[in-house]
Amino acid sequence: MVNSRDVARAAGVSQATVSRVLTPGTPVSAATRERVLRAMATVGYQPNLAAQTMKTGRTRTVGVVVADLTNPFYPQILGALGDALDDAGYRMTVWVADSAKNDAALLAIRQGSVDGVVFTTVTESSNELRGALERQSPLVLVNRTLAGVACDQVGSDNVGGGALVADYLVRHGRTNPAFIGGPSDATTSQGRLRGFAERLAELGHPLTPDRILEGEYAHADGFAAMARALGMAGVDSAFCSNDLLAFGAIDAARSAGTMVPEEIWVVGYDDTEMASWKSFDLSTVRQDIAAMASVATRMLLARIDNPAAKADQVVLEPRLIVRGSTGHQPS
Amino acid sequence: MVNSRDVARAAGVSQATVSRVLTPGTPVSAATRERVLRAMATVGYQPNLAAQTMKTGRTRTVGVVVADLTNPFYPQILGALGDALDDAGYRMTVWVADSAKNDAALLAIRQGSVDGVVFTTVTESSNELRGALERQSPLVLVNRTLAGVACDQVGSDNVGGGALVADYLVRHGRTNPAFIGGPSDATTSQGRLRGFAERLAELGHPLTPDRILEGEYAHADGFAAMARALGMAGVDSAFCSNDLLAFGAIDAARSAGTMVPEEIWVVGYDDTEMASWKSFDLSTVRQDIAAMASVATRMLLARIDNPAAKADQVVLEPRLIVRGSTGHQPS
DNA sequence: CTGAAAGCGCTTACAG
DNA sequence: CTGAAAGCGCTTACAG
Repeated sequence: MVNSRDVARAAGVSQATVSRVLTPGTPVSAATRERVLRAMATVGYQPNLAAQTMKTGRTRTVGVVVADLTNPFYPQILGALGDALDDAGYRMTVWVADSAKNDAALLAIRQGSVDGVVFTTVTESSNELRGALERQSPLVLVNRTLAGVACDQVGSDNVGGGALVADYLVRHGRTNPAFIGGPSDATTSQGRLRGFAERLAELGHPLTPDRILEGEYAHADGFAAMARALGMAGVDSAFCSNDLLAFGAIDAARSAGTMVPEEIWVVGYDDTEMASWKSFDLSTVRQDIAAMASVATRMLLARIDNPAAKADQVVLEPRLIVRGSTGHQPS
Repeated sequence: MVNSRDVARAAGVSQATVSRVLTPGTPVSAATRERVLRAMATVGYQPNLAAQTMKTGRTRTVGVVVADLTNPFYPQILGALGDALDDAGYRMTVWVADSAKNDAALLAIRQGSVDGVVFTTVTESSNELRGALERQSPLVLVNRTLAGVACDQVGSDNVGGGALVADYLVRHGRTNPAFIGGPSDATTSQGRLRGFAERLAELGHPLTPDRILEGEYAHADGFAAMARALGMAGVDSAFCSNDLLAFGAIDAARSAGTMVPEEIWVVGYDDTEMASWKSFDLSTVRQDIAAMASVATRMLLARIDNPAAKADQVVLEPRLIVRGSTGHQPS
């Protein structure tokens, strides 16, 4: 591998001068710069990142932990984060989570292999997380957030989003909905359920416990839950706490010969790209995934520059998108 | 940040001894090891990766370039690669490709920020790729492969897969298929088309050029292509060169009120998880994604250890999976 | 088995 | 503006 000393020799300057040419804000004469750049090109020089990292303490790499990539929400947020980080000149190290990966990412900060981490999938405040925050490790929580934890976070108003759906269903006479939720430890699913149930109660149509169907955030769970819901008397609609569950729910209705939306309405959450596919044509609560990613990236890079700053929390407003799974009825 | 010198001080040994405790195969007395490990734990030591990288020349990080994450094939292969790399103790840096990212990954090898790269999405032999191969940069091509390029590759027999579909359709009297393909520069789509067309010709039902419909690898393109195919007289089936196109094609048929499979059969390629969802119930050619990922990982790690070894090429055999989109007719 | 020392390839005060 | 030198935190011959 060719190093800065080789370039220096080729250009007839000191190794330090080669380094200066690459460091903005250091003084180099135009003639020298020219000579060095030419030498770099002819010998095919690329600065060694590990060496730069040792001196500067910065890797210009950020870690991202995503859950299950079969949920289309995660590929989308991953793509958006990748774009935002790329624009900022950062690389992205990805952990595809089976639970244990959050800690692997935290460890990577301590090893200095990433400058900070974006978590999309935190379910609770672990000891490791608390320790990392005490150490002022740069990290930000996206999507799943943790109330009362002093940490940069960007989420959406899940409670408000759930309430939106309750309002909408009741306004259209769908007063007997089921809730099809994800894991009860997912803060997203919790919030959506709470907003939904509270608003239903306010509107005089409380959600009875038997109509709360929780499982994992997977297609099969949405399918199974809907199959059960269809067996309950009078259920006229289903609010699913993410799109993936809703796809499963629609599939279950279709398998059972139950018409969507004529016999049952289905509403999802996320507005992933697939929601607008004709096969699903899913009414859903939109989260602005690109905005989440760019806000998170901005937060994290700011925190890397200033680890002691006060934690910032951003809540994005969700919006109901009406499609065929609720008969295109205006919101 | 606490370093090995701090640990040495706490344990009353030299810094070199601390390092030896972490390096398998170096001699340390049990007592010393014990003392050092305890000191590490109390001071909370984690070895600095950049420093290790400088000495060893290894980052224990591998780059992966994926295309468009809205194609469910890529999240799946990314997840499988992540698992395989994790098992091998490697981190994974991801580039989500818009074309330019292949070169970014190649550059990362030269900068020493990754030990090697997995490309899932190469379309042709670029100058950069050729240069990287001359430099013996460790890289492996997965999924899209390049005939005649001396480079580790793992693909599937796309020509054979296309032929499988031709055999199957003709055997069931579907002798007038359309081909709905991805970008003509994708080696996957090329191979599948070639195998399909050649076998159709052999069977006496040549594929006329007007029934070859190519676009990008996106849902919307599958949709548009199927819409056109439905306007052609006598088309009784569609072979889509990946599942995503097939989902779009099924959606288009559904929108047009054309029954799948009664009026038109649809076959995809990949066997992504979604293919088995009830909404699609898609007959498709299975690629063993997990096998591709683990073979690719094994190849890449071997190449990192021995950059001068002869290039290896693995071709996995595809298999037709029959589902409802072809009426569950046995293959 | 253990320590002292060199060196990986950079960045950045410190002189001049 | 430029060079000589120190040092980031490790690994690994080289002695003992």
